[in-house]
Amino acid sequence: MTQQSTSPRVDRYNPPEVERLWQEIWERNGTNSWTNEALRTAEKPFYNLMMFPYPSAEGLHVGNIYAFTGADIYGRFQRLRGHDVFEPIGFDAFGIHSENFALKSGVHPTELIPRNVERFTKQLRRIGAMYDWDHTVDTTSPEYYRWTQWVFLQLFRAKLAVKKEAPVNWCPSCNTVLANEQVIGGECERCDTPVEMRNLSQWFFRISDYADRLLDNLETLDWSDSTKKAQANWIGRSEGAEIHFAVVGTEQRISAYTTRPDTIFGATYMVLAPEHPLVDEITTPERRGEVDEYREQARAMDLVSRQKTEKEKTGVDTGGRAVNPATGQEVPVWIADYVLMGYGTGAIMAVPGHDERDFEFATKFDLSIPRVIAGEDQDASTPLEEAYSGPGHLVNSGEFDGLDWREAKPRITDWLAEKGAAEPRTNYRLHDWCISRQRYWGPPIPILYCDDCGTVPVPESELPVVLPEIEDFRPDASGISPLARHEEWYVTSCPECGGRARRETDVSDTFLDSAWYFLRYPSVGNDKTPFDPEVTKQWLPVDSYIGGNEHAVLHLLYARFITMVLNDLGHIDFEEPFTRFRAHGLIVKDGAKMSKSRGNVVVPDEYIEEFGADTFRTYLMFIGPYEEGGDFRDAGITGPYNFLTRLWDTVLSAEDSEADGAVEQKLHATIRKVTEDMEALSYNTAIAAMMEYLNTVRAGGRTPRRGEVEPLVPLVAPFAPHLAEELWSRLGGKPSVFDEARWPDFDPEKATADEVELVVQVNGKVRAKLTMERGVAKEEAVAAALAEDNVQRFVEGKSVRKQIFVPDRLINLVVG
RNA sequence: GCCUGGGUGGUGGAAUCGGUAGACACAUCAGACUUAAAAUCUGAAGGGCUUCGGCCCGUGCGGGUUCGACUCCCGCCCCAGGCACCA
Repeated sequence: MTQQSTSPRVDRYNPPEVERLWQEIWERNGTNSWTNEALRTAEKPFYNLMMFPYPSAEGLHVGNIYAFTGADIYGRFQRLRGHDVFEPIGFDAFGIHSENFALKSGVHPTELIPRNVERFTKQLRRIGAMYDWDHTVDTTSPEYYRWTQWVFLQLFRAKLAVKKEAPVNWCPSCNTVLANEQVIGGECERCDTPVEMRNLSQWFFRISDYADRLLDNLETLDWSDSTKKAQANWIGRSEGAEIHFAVVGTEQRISAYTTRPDTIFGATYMVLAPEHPLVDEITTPERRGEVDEYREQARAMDLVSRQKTEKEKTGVDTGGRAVNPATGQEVPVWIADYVLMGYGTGAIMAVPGHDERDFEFATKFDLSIPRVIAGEDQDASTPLEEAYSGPGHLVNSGEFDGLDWREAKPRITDWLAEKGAAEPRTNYRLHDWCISRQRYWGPPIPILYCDDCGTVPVPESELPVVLPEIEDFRPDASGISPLARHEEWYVTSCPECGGRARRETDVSDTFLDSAWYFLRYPSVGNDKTPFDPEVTKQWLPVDSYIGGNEHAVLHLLYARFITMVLNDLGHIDFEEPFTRFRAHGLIVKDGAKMSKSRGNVVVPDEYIEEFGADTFRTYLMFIGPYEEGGDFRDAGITGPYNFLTRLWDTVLSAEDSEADGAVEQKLHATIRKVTEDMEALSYNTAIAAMMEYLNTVRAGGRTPRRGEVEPLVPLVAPFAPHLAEELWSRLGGKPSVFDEARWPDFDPEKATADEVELVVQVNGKVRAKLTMERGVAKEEAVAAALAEDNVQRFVEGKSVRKQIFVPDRLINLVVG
């Protein structure tokens, strides 16, 4: 069991030895592992989750360790407070990241990933996190992605997974689809070939159907404000109207979405996206050549450079004309690439007087720019030097003149609606989630195409659709998806008619793997179902989730979406997966983000080797506020190292007696401070408070007493778990400290000192400090203040006009 | 351009329901121990002035509110991250 060390002489703190010993004991005793049975019956479950890592070939970097340590500390804190804490970890190993690395290094991902996972596991054990290694997940294992495919099928059945055409970045040299991040300055990052836009038929999840719920639920979540705001912006709900313009000479009409129906009288032209389906029909013969040429140019441009704001506006007149339903006037219809097919209706009513982009366009092409809104000190004829988008009242707007713009929005929408020319509409910036990847390293999408039956889902009983191990996984000139080159894999029979069928050869997005992994952890090992209903009910939703803010939008939004869908389909009984989320900060080096190209990457292993995991953990948390991150400096690590060493010496050399009165007061104040700070993730100040207390205990070389130092063991345990175990054991405790010790309580009476230092100010400047009894009355305090020589100097010969008294804090005498 | 954070000693950072600015730590300096050094322990320290009692200045810049502002309000500058022609 534990080692017995009752030797009177205190041995030196030896982190590697202590840490090795306790990691062995934890492992042997299953200190941090749950059996499936125990998971079912836990009394005070607390699900402590951290974002699982992508197991890179470089191993854990300081950023990972920082994130995991902060989360682990919180879990250990909750455990000491009496919760049954489940803290799992896993590996997010599919995706373009792994695949690109494999392509570069020439090692197959099926070989690379297990190797990386092994290295990560070793490092994660070394830092002393209390992971339940019996409940771990690897997204690339068939036992896991079988259920990822199952999730896809649930969405497919609910008609929330649909196949449709969408534009993608296409490199004509690599013959592959590129993510937006892989397009650098309009060129392929790998071969520098100019990237084109292509339309491909792909699978989408209809997340936009959930936009309102995803937005409205945010209010109920205990999440960092910045994260909630980022999600709200991403969803981008906007209220407005869809207004219909009749096309002259046809039965067609063009619908445009606008948030400014109040400016309809100023809509002097329309603009369609180059891809808009009506372009062909409305283009007049004499404009045809120019229009076609422009559309060709727009198509050749990649998605990224197409959406550059600073680019000068371009466009051509189609020759077509439409009727402004408010004014009855004919307006020209143009096409321009500043209008995007992907938002609204792909067509806009241009109001150059009150929209910056339209103003720029109208100026360049000499279109008329009337004013229809007048702000303060403006009227109907005030010239427009630039687009005016501020508040005001309507002008040049017929019967609506003089109306406030806010009131005008619904009024004009109603008025147009009566004429059948408009309806109110809400729009979202959020797009449907494209989950198809024309790549190799991901779970195959479990769909078959049968010549007779059409699109057929793979029966759940036949899952997983195993990703075949192929050597030529590199996307090359032969086709779209690497799997599409393997007939022996994709040719199969239809489960419905038995006829010949072809498998879907695209794989799914990595974000799908991570959109449900937290549901799997407690049910790992169950091969009947993705998540056991009973266990899931016991542990979910997640009590605390900690991760990087770079996932504030995509991962967290997708996870919420999938959870909502599974809730709607009756698989789970909650619709929000993470009750509390906190984003941790970023560790930088020399003021810059760590990166290989900068050469400022800190390799944690050496520090852990030299100082131990406990010191490294404590140091990382001491750098700065956990939610803000900080600057890694080698020199700073000796602070926490000295602290832990002193703590070791102090605890082990304490004399066996109760706490001294004055020290006891400080002890209770420290417990209070540390407890509050832990809950708020203010780890840096919690550590500082413990350091300060230790300094008090040792002040002037006094001999510490057992009652003074014993409570420090559980307090420091979340940061330095190995050291705490060893001290706890040497003080006679049974292992583990995390099960046998309790987080100490503080007595509010004892936590406050009997004497207070009262600051005396004269006209707001500090002139003296008085030590007085707590709760001293104003009169007595003022009298004492006036008796001070240095106060007298500034009061003498003047009259005291006002006495400000803040009990137990300060006196301010206003003289003049 | 928009949205988040943030700007405090030589350095990382404390203190924001307005009430002693600089806790804690690093680096620095001095002392103790040592033949010496390292380690350890003790102490000093925002800047300037000082008759050694203290005084003045000081939280990115400029205004304001207040008895009192790092904290609140208005207007700027700078840094980091995210979004970006979303009509």
